[in-house]
Amino acid sequence: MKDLTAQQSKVLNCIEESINKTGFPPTRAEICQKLGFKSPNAAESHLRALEKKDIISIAGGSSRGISIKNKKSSSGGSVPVIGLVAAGSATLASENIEREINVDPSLFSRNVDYFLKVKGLSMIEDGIYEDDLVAIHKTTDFKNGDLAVVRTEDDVTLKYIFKENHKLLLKPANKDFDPIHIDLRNESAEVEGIGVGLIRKN
Amino acid sequence: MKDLTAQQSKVLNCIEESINKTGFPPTRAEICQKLGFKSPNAAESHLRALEKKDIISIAGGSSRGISIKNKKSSSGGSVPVIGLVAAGSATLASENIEREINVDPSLFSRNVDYFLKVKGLSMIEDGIYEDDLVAIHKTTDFKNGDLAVVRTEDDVTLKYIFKENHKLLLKPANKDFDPIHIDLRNESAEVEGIGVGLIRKN
DNA sequence: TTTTATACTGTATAAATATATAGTATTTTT
DNA sequence: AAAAATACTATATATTTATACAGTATAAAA
Repeated sequence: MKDLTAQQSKVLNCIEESINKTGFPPTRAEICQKLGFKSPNAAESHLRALEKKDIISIAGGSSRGISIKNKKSSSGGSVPVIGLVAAGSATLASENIEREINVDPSLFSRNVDYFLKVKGLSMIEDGIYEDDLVAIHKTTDFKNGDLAVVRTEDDVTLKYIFKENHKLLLKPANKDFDPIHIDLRNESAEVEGIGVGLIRKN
Repeated sequence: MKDLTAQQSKVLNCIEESINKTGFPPTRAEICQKLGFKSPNAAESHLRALEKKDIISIAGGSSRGISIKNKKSSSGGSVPVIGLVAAGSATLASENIEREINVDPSLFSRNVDYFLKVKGLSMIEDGIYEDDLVAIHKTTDFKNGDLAVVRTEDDVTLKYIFKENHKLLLKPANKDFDPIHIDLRNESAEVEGIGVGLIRKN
């Protein structure tokens, strides 16, 4: 993006201030008054410059027709989205991060460390669909029945977890899928985190 | 707060939509055009009524000088959560706001104006559960099959919407629930927004 | 060096817009 | 039963506002 000149920044500021304070954008005359210009064309040409730089858009033939483009809401924490994770790789390794989304990590009951993008339909009967983002709180603790991210020897999977002595049961929510039984004496499996919420984009 | 009349709600909606879509409030003429009035005074008097009820404020002697009152300043993506809405009350009226959550409004495909807290099980077969927060983009536009927030004469409901001429079909995603058929010649119904995403807290 | 962008003043005007006034009719409140 | 609020149409107009045109001057880019 091209840089703005000092004056253009002032004008942009003036627009933002107006929207913030009054709820609507300023007129050319108001910009002039605020910035001490004596000709409406001073404001006009700055607006056209800002438009050319794609900072604002100007609706032709309508009063106060200024809107600020691609204003990013600078909110709190950004949380990574993790897609498919290959066995043996660290879940939160940078190459697994699809992107970051701007969500308050305390939005859910427990702090969210990352979102796991769901693959497959194994949890569909409990309203977890493909491409849903499941909010994961990193922990190795869990209660029976928790929705857990489990790293097995050859996979990372999201299932309901039940543990009894040396037996681990990973239970899907889809009758077409079989539960996974793991005998911890023969195989290893680690809980990476538990699901504390979900975000779906339509 | 006094309740708004159906027409006043429509006008308020129209203002919100304009700000949402264009970035600035509508003129009297634009309100008339959108709502089918033939006299600018129709819009004017509704605006004055809304002003009297302290819903909006009108800046005298300036174009598009409408601003919606007690609206949280767009500080870093805080989005209101709306619970049950009584018929006849404005959805985004402050008494309907359960709380605000800190989410980037642009997290979803379209801008999110509020989250609707789901009551009941009518959409459960499509993975929308009770107490889920459905992200709503305020608009009156929709396509057949959209998940829509619809204000009927005595209810506000979240269903799949289908329109054919004067017939409106509101279709749940639960075989225990019956679809709602509305004949727009006899009954009124307005689309308040469409669902663009979902947040679930476990 | 010529063009282009920046940064304005000053004047003018068509079009957009708010807003008042005069009506009519219905519903709601007092 | 009267007053007030709602819900408009219709017309008019002063004012606001965008926007074009004519200049002047300086700095940056081609």
